[in-house]
Amino acid sequence: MSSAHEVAAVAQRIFVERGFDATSVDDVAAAAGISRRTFFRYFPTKADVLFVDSPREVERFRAGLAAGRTGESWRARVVRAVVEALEFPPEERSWAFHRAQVFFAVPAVQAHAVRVWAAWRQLAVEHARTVPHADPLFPLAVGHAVLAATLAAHEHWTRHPGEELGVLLARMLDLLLPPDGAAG
Amino acid sequence: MSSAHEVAAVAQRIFVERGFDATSVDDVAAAAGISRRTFFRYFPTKADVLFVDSPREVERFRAGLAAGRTGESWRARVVRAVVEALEFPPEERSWAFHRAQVFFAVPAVQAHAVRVWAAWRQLAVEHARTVPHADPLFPLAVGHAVLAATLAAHEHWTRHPGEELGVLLARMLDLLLPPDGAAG
DNA sequence: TTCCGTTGTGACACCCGGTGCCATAACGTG
DNA sequence: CACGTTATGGCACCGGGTGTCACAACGGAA
Repeated sequence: MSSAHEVAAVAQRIFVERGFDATSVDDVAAAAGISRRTFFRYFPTKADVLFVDSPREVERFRAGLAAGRTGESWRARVVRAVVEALEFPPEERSWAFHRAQVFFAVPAVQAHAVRVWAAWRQLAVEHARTVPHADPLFPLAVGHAVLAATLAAHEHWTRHPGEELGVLLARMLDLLLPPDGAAG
Repeated sequence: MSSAHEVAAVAQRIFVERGFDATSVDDVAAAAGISRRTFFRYFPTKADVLFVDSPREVERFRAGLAAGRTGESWRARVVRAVVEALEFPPEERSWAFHRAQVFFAVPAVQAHAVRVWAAWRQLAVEHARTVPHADPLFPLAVGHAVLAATLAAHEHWTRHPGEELGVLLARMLDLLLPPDGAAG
């Protein structure tokens, strides 16, 4: 009764009930039946509880970028990779949604998300380097566009839970990814 | 000898010398000749020292957006407002550059910047709402594009100090701001 | 001058997130 | 059973941040 995921599940429930800031690590540890010290062995910081699945998502994003389809434009590939990486099975959707809610309700968590998602940016930058473009700033712009679109889509999602996250991600990326620029 | 700007100047010097994390608030307070408690009356958090001028920059951004020129496209207006807001007189350039360096060297500071720049995003979103566009996600996308471009330009700037921040901002915004979409 | 209210400052205690260190319990292996 | 490894817990500590109180500095009014 003490895998990282189980502790995270307990923690997230309390966060939603009582609020992130109003919940101390001791509270979570007590509720999960572990000691405070053990909590910090599972998660480097309190906010990291909300990002248990982050490594898996990053890996899916990386795999999605690598899995090219013939005739697929770089934009289409990035969009597909992001959407696939953030697709959740139905039973995880409410978890993902609660996580997004806490994101935008608690500035500290939102700030932490940026750190966690730096890996996304890096992968996107490396991918964009393979695309010929007139402006040398292009790869960095793609990296930040991926991050911004992910954040923006989640932000909109928290305010319109009925809409599909995947659709929102695709539309945001379509708005934010730089245009092609063989000559710029 | 204890205005907020004077304390900030002392703090920034120590941060650059010794590093942000390796410098405690007590160190800064002692160096500035004030007590720890007084420091926290000047600045809500340690990281806020780096953002003394933030309110002024936000105000300049707001004013820049409001000051429309006849025949100016919304994109041109946003670009001009951002560039003007982040233009520094020569004697402040090195301060701005050091601040940018600390940004990207210290995750905690980078995280804090996101919080501070939420005001920018909000202003940009409101401005974008006045622009007709087929996709209702457009205003939010503009807001995040402004933020992403600012971050990206600063990131590139820290690695290429010789280039002009204003030029980098304009180019990044050109890459990241969504295209027009009267029909989308 | 004295009295008084306001404001800025400092000192102290406290909470909480995070870490290093050490003791010990749990476990598989010989 | 004895052993080494690993997971866990307890403890002390650091640093950021806050609430509370005491006191000094200052200016105005009598």
